[in-house]
Amino acid sequence: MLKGEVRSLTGTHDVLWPESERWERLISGFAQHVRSYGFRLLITPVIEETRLFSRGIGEESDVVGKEMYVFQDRGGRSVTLRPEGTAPVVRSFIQHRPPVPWKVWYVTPAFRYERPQAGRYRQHHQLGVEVIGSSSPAVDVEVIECAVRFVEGLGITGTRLLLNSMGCRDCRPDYEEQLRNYLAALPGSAEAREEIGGANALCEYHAATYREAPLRVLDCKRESCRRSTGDAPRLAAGLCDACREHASFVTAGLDALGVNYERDHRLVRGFDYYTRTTFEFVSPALDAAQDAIGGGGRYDGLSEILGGPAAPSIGFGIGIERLLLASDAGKGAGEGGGSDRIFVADLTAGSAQLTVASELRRAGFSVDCSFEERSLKGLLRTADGLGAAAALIIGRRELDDGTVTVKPLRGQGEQVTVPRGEMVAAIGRLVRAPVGRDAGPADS
RNA sequence: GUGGCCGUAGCUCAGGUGGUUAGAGCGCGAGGUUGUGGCCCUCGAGGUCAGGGGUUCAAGUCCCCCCGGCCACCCCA
Repeated sequence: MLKGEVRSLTGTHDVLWPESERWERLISGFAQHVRSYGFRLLITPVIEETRLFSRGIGEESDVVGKEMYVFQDRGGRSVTLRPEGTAPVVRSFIQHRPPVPWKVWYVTPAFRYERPQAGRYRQHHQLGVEVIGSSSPAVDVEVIECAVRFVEGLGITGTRLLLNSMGCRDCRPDYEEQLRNYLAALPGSAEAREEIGGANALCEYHAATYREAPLRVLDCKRESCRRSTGDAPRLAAGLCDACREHASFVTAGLDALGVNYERDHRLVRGFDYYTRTTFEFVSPALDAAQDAIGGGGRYDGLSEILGGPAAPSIGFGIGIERLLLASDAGKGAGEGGGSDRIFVADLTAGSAQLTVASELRRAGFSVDCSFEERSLKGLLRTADGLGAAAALIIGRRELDDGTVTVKPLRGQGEQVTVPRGEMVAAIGRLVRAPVGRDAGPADS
């Protein structure tokens, strides 16, 4: 590295080809997939007022408490780079009041100030969908199925769907109180832990925080907390009738669609806004520490928390980096080269190549020019390295005769020199028929 | 934020206990063909050994700091 060389910040990365080609395929595949579920693309700013997240995600959450990229802009406002995708969508909904149910999808970077490691970055990227303005459990089923089918389609094996219900504003406080009391009464927790210690103690962190966030204890991976909550009252048992009905509609719906899931009574997601249905995808392909490739859930109260109208909603987000880490999707990227790629070898590095390239591009080919004056040998080497299907040679002779020489680089075929006017046809005979402008993916 | 491991050409890496001009493979460029790729051969460019400070006659090699990467904790995507 050169002295004083500028480089990307810790935990942020450039994605170069061929890796970027995997991203391209993943994102366009997602766009196509969610389109079949009726979602429309929503683009929102990556930067928002800090209170959008502090209020929405919850002041006590780890994300808000210690992981947000918060700073003051020149006008003295506190602004934050989005740590997740949902809150901005709800903000947008409140601001524009589109008709409900509002079904949107997004692809966005997300920022969290953490110590990076594989599958965990300060800037990562998420694909997601949200359905704003419906409390129907049928929406839950549709959203979950949408996520499941997408992940399945990538051929990732062994991925599990974990499912739980977090209750609602009516029943969850009661349950939390129950759990808090249970934890307080444990021989090893809080007050008593010094005298007794060991056996049933909560881990140090949760012993200190369980009063504020009792649910998080369920999610703790430490043996001590695991043991201590083994017989604790379960969320499912504390649900009110409405939540219970909602949950059973969801599971019945998933059953009917043949979607496999596992109930996980410990699944408690990191944002405070979740209600009722929550779910997460975990993959064994990612090593234990960061095994979640995506997740989501219902957030029926978020709109109101943010000062908007009642708008019960649900959505999910999937981490692109983790998805790519867990899958072989697109692994072969970059191997094939371009079957419609043409390299224009202009021995004079002149402007003739530009007019030729322009014509070929209009005919649908993918074209590279040779900008430096080099030997034909060197140019052909470059053409070969790019995986070009053919090279178009323009030297002194061609320039004088008004011709071009077409040299196939792959497969059979003879090199021919033809008048400029027959260039496209000549290439068309040697190389795969070009995809014309109007023959691309339909946009209907 | 805490702890552990690591950092040599664009990439992957060699460089026992400190000792002269720091190496290889791949990639890149030129040549072997007067205008013809892939395979092969030859030659070449490219490194203040991440950066800074210290110990020493002498540091890629030892010590400290710093930056970055990986791993664990925490938490999540």
